[in-house]
Amino acid sequence: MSVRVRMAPSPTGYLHVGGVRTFLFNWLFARHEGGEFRLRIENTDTSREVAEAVDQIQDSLRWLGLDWDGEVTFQLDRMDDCRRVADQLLAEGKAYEDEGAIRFRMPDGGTTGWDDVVRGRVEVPNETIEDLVLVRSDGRPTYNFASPMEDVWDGITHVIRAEDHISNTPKQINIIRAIGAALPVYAHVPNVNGADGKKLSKRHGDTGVEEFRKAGYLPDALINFLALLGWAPDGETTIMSRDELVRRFTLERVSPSPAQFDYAKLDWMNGMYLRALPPDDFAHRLILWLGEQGYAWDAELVRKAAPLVQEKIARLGEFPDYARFLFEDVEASVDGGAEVVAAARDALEELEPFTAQAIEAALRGVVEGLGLKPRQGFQPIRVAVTGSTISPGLFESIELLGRETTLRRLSVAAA
RNA sequence: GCCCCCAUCGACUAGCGGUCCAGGUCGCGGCCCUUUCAAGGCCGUAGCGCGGGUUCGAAUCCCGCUGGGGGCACCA
Repeated sequence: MSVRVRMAPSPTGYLHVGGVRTFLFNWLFARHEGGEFRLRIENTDTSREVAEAVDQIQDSLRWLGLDWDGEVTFQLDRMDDCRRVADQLLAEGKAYEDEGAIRFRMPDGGTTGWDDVVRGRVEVPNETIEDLVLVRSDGRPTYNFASPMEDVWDGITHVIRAEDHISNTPKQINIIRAIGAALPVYAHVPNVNGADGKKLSKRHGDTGVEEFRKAGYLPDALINFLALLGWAPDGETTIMSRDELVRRFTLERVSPSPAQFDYAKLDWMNGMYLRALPPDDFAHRLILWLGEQGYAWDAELVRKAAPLVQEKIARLGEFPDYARFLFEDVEASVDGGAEVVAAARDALEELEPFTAQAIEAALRGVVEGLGLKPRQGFQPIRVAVTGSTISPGLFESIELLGRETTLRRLSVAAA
């Protein structure tokens, strides 16, 4: 039998990385099994719906490369079907009216249980489950009714969701049983926590997918990092391509315990991905990213500057601080060493050709001539030319900057 | 309060009774390289929450405790 899973975001806000990790596990499972992966928007709470959220969610998923099969479906479209089922349950005495709403009659004694793929057997005493509202007094079905109904109608074989749904599961199981349908397999994956050990949410700052895109993370790196939150193929492998992830993913190896989101490790991993990019590809992504972020910097110059920073940055968002001096005027800043700066200016004035190699030879001559150590000699020049104590390679930077601008900055600093 | 889930280095994890005086990765510290910052190389730091069992043998199985988390809406 073929596998079919779904991701079911509610359009109440933007997609955040905790949710993405859960969707990723669904996606990896579906692709690994050669099954289907559906996108269903759970919008039964019209009052909390945010207008652009549906588009935003799809944009984020596309950016991440989590492609879904078939058309996007909306829970609200099944309102009438839900009502029909509710009426039937009413007629059968399995539900009852309560102040205009329809409530489901939960079993009295015993327990409701299931074999969770990541947690093993889970049992809940039925007396602790209250009769839940299936249909609100205004006629709209509730999430805990519509969701399992849609799972049944769509032929969902595996419900893979985060652990905060564990307490909903026995309710949904009883509803599915009441209509005589087959139960899906359940897998409750662990939550993703913030640094405070609490479930990741808006309160933890920039956890929306769009924020990661803005910061300059690569989708593949984010996916690789997220896959390792609660899952590992073995104890050794950390960097894995999408294909490898798909090939090796199994639900059985998903851990039941929550994982903490660690930006330091993400940054390291993103740096690995950035450095592994072919230089042209790296430059291309940099140009696209700068465009998205509203920088009007010359693409050709960015292309030339890209190799100078490729192994220095962990996020594309670090590029502007490294390379701003190539595109904008810098604050005239002096870090002592007026003498070496002046000598550097003189040495570069007539230098031919004006290439990194020649520049390096010339400046090394200047520094040695003054009896300075490389570190002492080059730093004032760096500060004069780039406006910062941290920069890409000095000689390549000067070549890119060009003679005219370089001489002007050196003159200002030497004055 | 009630129900449920979880528990290996600071973090992510490997480990499914002996091959573990616990391995990998990030972080952190040191050294090397070096024009800054990175990158890279080498070395190091640090952990099985506690108490009972079971067993010849327990990080691994069972029970309790403690600690953490999630859920208890006409929200999803």
